[in-house]
Amino acid sequence: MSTSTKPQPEQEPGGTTYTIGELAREFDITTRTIRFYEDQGLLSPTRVGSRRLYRRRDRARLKLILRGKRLGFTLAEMREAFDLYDEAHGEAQQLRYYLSVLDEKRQHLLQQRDDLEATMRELEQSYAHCQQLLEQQERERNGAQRIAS
Amino acid sequence: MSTSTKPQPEQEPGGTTYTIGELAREFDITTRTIRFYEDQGLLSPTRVGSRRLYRRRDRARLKLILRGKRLGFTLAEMREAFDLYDEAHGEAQQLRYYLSVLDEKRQHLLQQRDDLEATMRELEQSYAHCQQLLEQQERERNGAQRIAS
DNA sequence: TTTGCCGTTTACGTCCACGTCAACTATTTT
DNA sequence: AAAATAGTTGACGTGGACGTAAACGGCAAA
Repeated sequence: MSTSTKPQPEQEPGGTTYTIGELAREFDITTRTIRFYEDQGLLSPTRVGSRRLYRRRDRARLKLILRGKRLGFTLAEMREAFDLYDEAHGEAQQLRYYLSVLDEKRQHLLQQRDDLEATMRELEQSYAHCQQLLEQQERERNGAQRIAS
Repeated sequence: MSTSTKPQPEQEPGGTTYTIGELAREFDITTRTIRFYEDQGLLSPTRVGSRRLYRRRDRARLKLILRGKRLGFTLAEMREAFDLYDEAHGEAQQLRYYLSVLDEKRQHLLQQRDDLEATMRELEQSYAHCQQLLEQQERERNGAQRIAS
């Protein structure tokens, strides 16, 4: 039967593309995770037959998603942000709203930066204190050794 | 019956203390949340009868917990960190392990700082671009007005 | 005394972010 | 032809971080 489906021949009409497995390996996540992100409306790869095909844009979004996760954003939050970004290329109303949302995010990030710096300071303190204790112990051991000899 | 339970009279034997409700209000969380943290081994307030009594130390820990949460640490992680901190006042073995853990955390925070700065930069870019679009629209509106008049 | 108000434990429910099969298809390798 | 490899869609399970009653105790003001 002369099936008209020609899955392979098209040699990437424009730019680099990726399979789901490639992306999974590159970012050290499972394919399940990537499909889940699509389910939640965060990714929308094109299809070649039934297979998903990811372009540079999709890969960039995935990067953003993972970074967002490391910063504690929820998938829903990021979905909103992406949707806004995509639809904010016109009416002033939309643009103004988008600006306000960006400002919120900025506040969030500023708070987080403070948290991060405070935590970093305390961590360094603990570190230094811990080292002091160790050095003191070493000195005590040395002292004991000198006495014993 | 002369019950020997004297819940109130002891006027705070040392330093400030807090009830669970006070802390909940102060940090804008529910009492359920605070009890949950205790369940997970993150807090261990003393008791007056059956009531929980929180001291400055407990309050400080709660602050740490909430900050940790904002930075994406899990409760289990923080529990471990606290346990380590509490028990790392002796053997060199423990101290060395503690140092290594602190180093891990530091790596985490550094990664997060990079993520944060990158996100902040992109956010500012979006912000600026968005403002440009708005200003351009204003100019267009003004132009149209001048023509119409 | 009764009515709030704050506190307690126990237990089940929920939302999020996936993990884990299962059953199937399509291609490539042996 | 058989096996290995990569992909697909369900559907159910899970762990973390609480929410949400339910049922009770203790105390202070009305």
